[in-house]
Amino acid sequence: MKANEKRETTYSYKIMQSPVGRLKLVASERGLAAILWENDDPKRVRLGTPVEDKNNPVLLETEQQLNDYFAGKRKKFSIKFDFAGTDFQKKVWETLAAIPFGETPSYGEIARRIGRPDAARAVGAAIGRNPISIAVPCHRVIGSNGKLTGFAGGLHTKASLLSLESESQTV
Amino acid sequence: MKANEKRETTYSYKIMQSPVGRLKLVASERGLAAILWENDDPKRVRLGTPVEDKNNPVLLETEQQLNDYFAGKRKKFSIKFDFAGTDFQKKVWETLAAIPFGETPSYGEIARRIGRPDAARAVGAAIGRNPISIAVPCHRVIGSNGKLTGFAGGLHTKASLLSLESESQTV
DNA sequence: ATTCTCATGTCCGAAAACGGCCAGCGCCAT
DNA sequence: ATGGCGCTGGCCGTTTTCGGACATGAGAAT
Repeated sequence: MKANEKRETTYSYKIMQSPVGRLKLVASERGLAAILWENDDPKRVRLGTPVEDKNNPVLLETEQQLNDYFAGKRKKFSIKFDFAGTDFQKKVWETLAAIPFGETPSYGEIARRIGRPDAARAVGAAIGRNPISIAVPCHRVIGSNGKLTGFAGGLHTKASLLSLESESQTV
Repeated sequence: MKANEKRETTYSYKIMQSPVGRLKLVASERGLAAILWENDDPKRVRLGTPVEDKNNPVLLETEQQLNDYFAGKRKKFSIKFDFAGTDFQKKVWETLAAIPFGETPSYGEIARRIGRPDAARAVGAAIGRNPISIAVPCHRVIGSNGKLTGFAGGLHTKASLLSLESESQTV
């Protein structure tokens, strides 16, 4: 047990069903902290031990927006995020959040946008730690060669989300 | 900047004069957190960046008891402590707090008291991190050979405190 | 007496490992 | 010539690992 390992924030969570599997929504007092797959790698995102709370307003709102998104009725999320990470990670995640629906930049492109043009690889690592899947659209980032390289929910899910978005867009 | 390095507790502090130099008293909402020398090694005890508050009741009470102590009118402190450390460290510090005025056990003796008879050295390290000097009497712990080995405020201060206590006792 | 060897919990700094990368090259089949 | 494929080397932040250093002391060997 290390001295610095505590994080006094208390987190609430709520499980929801979705077309891409059961999702775990997590919120702090400051906003939405995570959207995870239930069997997500536990050390990809660490938020202590959240307490179940099915009526948390932030979580309810998030659930609603996700449902709209999957129904093709929403292209942009408007929720307050509470990112817990290093400065670099936060910058990457905020840049992710600004990627418009339908756009699919590369990791290197994100690196350029945050002013660290050579940090493509580090960006990849940071994106791999993005706590808020879907709403912070890390699935829109692909390799510079156009290949889908990795995703917490599995590559088929990444493809599925992108497919959903490209269909909605042509409509 | 590491991700886990935050500690949400807010600390107040107050500076006071004493016969052994200027002291910095620090308190949380839960009690007294530290008594430090002003030029204490900053990485010996880390409590973020406390905010000055000269009227904090815990700090005022602490200051009063310290004044009484230096005047020879107090042999035991009664303040609620808020220890921030590992389980091992807390156990050591609580054991320190129970050492009666005038007694000078060895590091090994403390080790025995906490049930880890072979951890004398680890006890030394933990005592070196005792955040609450004087009131938690780490100065009373000496080498098994009777030598004074180390002290945050300097060895001469350690000697000075012990001298004060031995005089008061014989009176 | 002096010197050595352990046993012990925690922290710090350095070094290495580890990724959701990517541009530059050769190769080989169109 | 073109395009696809794979290897290579370098890039970068974070995490993990590891080796010491400590406010020690009992015991054995010298």
